[in-house]
Amino acid sequence: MRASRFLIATLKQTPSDAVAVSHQLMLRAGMVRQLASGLYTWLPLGLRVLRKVENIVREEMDAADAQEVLMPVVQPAELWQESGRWEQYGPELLRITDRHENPFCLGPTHEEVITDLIRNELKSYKQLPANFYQIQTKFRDEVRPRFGIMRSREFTMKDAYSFHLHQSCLQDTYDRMHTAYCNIFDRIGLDYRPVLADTGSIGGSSSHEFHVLADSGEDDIAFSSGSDYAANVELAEAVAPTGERTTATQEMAEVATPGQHTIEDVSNNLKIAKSQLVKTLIVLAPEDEDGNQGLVALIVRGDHELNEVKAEKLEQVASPLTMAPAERIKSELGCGIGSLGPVGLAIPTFIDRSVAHLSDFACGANKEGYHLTGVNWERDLPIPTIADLRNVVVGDPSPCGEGTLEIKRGIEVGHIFQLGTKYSEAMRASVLDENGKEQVMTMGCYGIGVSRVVAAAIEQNYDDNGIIWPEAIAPFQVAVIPINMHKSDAVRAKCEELYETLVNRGYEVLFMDEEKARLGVMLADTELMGIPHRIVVGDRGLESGTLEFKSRRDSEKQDIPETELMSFLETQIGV
RNA sequence: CGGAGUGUAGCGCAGCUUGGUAGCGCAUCUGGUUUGGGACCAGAGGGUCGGGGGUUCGAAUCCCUCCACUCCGACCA
Repeated sequence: MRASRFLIATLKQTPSDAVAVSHQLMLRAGMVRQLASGLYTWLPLGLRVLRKVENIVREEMDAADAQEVLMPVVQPAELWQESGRWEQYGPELLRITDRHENPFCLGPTHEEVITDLIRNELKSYKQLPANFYQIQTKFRDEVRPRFGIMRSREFTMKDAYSFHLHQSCLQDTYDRMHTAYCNIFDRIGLDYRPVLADTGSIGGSSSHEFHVLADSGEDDIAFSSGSDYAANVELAEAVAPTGERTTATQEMAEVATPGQHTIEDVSNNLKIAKSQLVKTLIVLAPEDEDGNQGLVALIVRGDHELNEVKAEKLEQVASPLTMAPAERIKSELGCGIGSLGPVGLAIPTFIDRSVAHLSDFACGANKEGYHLTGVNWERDLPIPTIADLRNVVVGDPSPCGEGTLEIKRGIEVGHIFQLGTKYSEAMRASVLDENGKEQVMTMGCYGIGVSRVVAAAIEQNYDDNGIIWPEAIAPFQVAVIPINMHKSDAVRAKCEELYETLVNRGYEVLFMDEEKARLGVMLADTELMGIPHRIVVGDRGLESGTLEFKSRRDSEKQDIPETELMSFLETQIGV
């Protein structure tokens, strides 16, 4: 590609409304432009990258025996009513009406459409398993689009749906998809981790998210230092402390703690470590037959945080998790939130495993302005129900039994999970089995945020000068940069020859052929755009028969004899 | 949806307090001089000052209202 024929839309200044690195660099490099909140146009440069990601995804999906289809973005409400999601889905589902006043929506996902298709097309168990995928635009009317391409409203996703007669068959396909996803992210060249994820309300036996590691990620991922174990912090199990609880040495005593309502205050004033304090959180129970919600106490150690996902899974706790209003706590428990504790608390109570292991601990006295010290389970109060309630922290033992946990930030770029029969049952998607009996199929579903992968790749690979593309998804492999081409016929001739040779050899080349373009500008632009390799052609080098080569990741440039250039490039780039 | 903020040339911004007919840098175009890391000189084009309404002789500026966008939070496969 000649730069004179290609839209190079680089910006020197960073647009003021871009915060995320990938957003800034995608705008500055001329990859995308914003049309409206959460809506982006892909410019030629950006589209080349997007297509590369798509192609890798497509090749690996095909290799895993998935079949490509393409479903409409606009979907009839009817199907969503059939699955029950027309009511379940909130305003994130953009609903529209056509000229005949018929309701439709813009598809945020395609379970309904694929299930409708498959129930009509598949009739026999002999056609199973089957796995269909598409690379298609999705629309989710996000409450708050942000970080540019990372969380936009319209985005490109690869979604696949598999159909099976038995769980074991689903598991096989699930495992194949897991492998395919690893192949995809390996090929793209990202530092990623498959992590155990929350299966959410859909249920199913297992679910993995694929996270690209980057400080700007929105999720916390816990890893074991001793094995491959990785899990979303939402899900990572906080294992019970080992060993016996130490025996009590203190008598329970009430101490005045006027005005001290936080763990911080109480710890400082009583000179007690936060890990010897407990915090008592009051949440709402699920509604009873009369629609009333009781109170439930959840207790974690002072240095720990409540894990909301774990708490919601308790059947005695309302989902979504709702903290009890301060007035109710005051009137029903007799004190403010800063003075609560488990001793004499007359509501259902759950304590974290690490709390159960404490002895001689301190807590609120359920009396305004007082705390208790030297509290011990079974002596001063019966031990409540023990549960895993907290977020894991760095240094916790890994649930896999080996090593300790580290925590890093991740960007979710893929998610695979086993749907079971949620859709196939609601929409009656079945086939005949060996006995001629109708069987509802069980389903799996597998997504990759294709456009998000592009942004995530940047979040993980950039420097002060711009993007540093992984080789496999770079918009171009090599930039050819002439110096004073308009003045030097030798430079012009060499560049033209080089360009032609490289293209013929199958390289993707960006030839910076703009007349009179300044060297500094061309170098800065190609660096900003993240082109992995560049060859600078100048009279000086040509006189000694060399060309200057530099890779985007290298700090040093090197002069390569013209005659050796092609073999040199093969070792550097391949092709 | 709660809180905060911003809308003035393609991008980044000043002007607004104290009303007087719109400016700076970058980018663009023309000419010239330059050219091994984002050049210089001279000139030019480009604006319903987010929209509507009001106050006023006069509104980018003051008032009302609507809209868009961004940030923090809540929410989210």
